[in-house]
Amino acid sequence: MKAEVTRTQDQRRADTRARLIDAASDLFARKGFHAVSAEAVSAAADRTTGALYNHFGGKEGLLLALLEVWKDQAATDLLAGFGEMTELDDRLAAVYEAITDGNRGASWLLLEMELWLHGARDPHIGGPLARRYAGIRSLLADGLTDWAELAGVSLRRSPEHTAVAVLGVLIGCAIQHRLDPPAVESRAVVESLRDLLGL
Amino acid sequence: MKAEVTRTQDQRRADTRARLIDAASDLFARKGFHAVSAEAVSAAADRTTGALYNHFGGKEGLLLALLEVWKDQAATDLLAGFGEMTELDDRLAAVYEAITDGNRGASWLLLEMELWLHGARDPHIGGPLARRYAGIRSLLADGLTDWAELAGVSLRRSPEHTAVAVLGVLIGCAIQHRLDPPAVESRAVVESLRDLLGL
DNA sequence: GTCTATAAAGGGATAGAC
DNA sequence: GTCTATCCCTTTATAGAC
Repeated sequence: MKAEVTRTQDQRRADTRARLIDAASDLFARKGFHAVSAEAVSAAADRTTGALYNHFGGKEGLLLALLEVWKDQAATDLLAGFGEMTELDDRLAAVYEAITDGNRGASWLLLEMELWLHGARDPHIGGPLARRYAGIRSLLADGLTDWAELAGVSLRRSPEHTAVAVLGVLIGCAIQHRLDPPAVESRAVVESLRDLLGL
Repeated sequence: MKAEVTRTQDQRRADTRARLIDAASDLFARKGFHAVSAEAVSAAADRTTGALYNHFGGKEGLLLALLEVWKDQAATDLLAGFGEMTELDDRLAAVYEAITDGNRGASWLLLEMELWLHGARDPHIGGPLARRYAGIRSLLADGLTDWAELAGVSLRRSPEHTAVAVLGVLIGCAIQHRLDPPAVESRAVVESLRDLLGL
């Protein structure tokens, strides 16, 4: 009996936690951390501020928890498209479009930059965030190494340096794209990425 | 007499305006727009909120005015190093270091991203900001065209597309650099930029 | 564990004095 | 034109009920 009750309570708790983090992702991305009140997040999650404070101790704690979830999830999300295609151009285009296309990509980029801005100002956020970027680059470097071997191509620089540049182009072009979509053609971005790989 | 009095008043007014914008640049970059109160900006400028409201109508107006100043100034600032060097590597390195090095570069990047985030959410900011980026790219494209002609090199893509990619790498690498400096070596960035130019 | 109610603080904006 | 004083609203955080 006790085990069952406990499990149910745990589930409820986990559900509330997930709801709050989910609502926070959405609102922080759309309006920004400081522009969103703890109450607004709670309401969007169909809970109250009491629950938020019980779980995270405050808005700041919620942001930190959000980052931890984001850290594990989004890195693989971003690179999911990379493994699914066969042609290199398709792979590169898939990754770029994951950042720029539709609502999903748009809010991804917004939340990414929102977190970056907080990380750049506050080491508590910056530390985990830096590890997150290192993780993405590591996955990317591995993917590039595998690809280079299979394709019989040698990278122009170390996989790590190449990953920095590739990620840089992706982020930097997505940033420009968001303000002025026609100015940043997808094809041009893919061609630039090819340059970095030495093709 | 009247002319002199008017000029003095105009000077006072211009001085207050400049002080407020200056203080706002600094504080918005360091702490973020929403985290800074109108009173904090006024105090840092040795003025009061009354003056701020008289000049800009509010905090939002101050942000907009800041963007207009930023728009004209920072674009040329950024590319100033580009024209001063003779070697291409030095030129590229100078531009990258202008974004990453020291306090000046650090706060440049922070304010840039702060403005971008507002621009991505609010068309009132996004419009002018998009024009600002277009202006930077245009200057960059011209510089690259001139350079290619002088150096007897032909760019791999149109100057416009090349400028998008170059600016993308610069911003994208600077973003990574800020969180984790050792992970983004200046030399690797310069070499990546060379790739994009077709060298 | 979550909600309701509320205390305490801070911020944006304005009116009127100078 | 700028400052002082102040109003009103929003927000954070907590205390106690269920």
